[in-house]
Amino acid sequence: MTTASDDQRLASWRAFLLTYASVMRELEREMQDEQSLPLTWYDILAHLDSAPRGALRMQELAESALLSRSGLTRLVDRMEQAGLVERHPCEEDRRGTYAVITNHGETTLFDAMPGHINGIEEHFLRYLDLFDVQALLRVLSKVLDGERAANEPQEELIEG
Amino acid sequence: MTTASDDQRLASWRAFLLTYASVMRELEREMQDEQSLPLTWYDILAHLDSAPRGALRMQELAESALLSRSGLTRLVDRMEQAGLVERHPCEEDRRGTYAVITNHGETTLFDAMPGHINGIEEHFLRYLDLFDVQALLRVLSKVLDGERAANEPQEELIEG
DNA sequence: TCACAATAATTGTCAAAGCAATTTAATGAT
DNA sequence: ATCATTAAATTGCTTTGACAATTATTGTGA
Repeated sequence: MTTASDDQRLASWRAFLLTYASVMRELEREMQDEQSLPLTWYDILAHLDSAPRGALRMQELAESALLSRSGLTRLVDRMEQAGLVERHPCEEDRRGTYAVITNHGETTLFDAMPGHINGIEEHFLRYLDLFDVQALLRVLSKVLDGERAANEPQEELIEG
Repeated sequence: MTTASDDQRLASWRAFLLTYASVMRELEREMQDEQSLPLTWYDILAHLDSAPRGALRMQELAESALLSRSGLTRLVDRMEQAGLVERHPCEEDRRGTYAVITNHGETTLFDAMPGHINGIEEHFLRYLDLFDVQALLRVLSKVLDGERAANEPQEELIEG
């Protein structure tokens, strides 16, 4: 009956949820108030911008932005209308489409970046020193790696 | 130009978001598949169940479930239709309404609880040892306390 | 090579949640 | 006492995103 440490374990999950909700609420509120880029849009632009040639397949982009394919289709529709991204047919597989960041998209991203980073700093990082950050990275990486392994049931042995 | 450690700091935020999305997606999927109970419903039931008399004002419930008031109104509509909660007019303030958990709501909660806790174990806690858990608690508490202090600009001196 | 499965993306339809406006009740000011 | 302000909850409307079905293309087995 390790009830005390079990409680601690569940408490850490609860703290995780609370932290997420609390910080996200603030970030979203600020975004709303400052009429800046929706967080999802920022995320898409950031992903595209750091990809080679500023382009990613819809598939890949959906995965990295943690969105369903249909969700991404709609999101890219809106962002395309706003002139932030373009669709580009994929030469080597005519079913495929690239989402590509436009100049306007890059400008928008760079304009939004300081405020965005500032918000994260203000509501999250500001409370953490280097030691905390490293502890957090270490712990969360364990979870992420574990989950990734669990969700990719690949054999890995059949490789070149 | 402490670029390296700045990168680490932002990476820890990114890891935080990724972990949340990844774990929550799994928990929601499982809860839906195994209990056919959305996670938000579970959350509402859990909050009500641990409140005195199984009842909370809509206001309070919205805050603890981190939902907008209108969002909660609709959610409680649905849960009321499913027989999991009831609305109860508030005697001392006739504008107010209590959301109250029903017997069926309690049964549903207790049925879902083991699976839910198991899911948290399976997708999150399982990767962490006691040291990790304590580190996580320590770090997240800093953020939570900091944000709480920032959002409660109370004087605290005018008491008693 | 020709049917047939698998894949990339999109579309139809629906559910969930937010903001702004509304209703009803309580509180405060004059 | 009356009227304006504030508060609790709801409703109208809209946005967002998910799932399932669809379309177009690619790969595969007989």
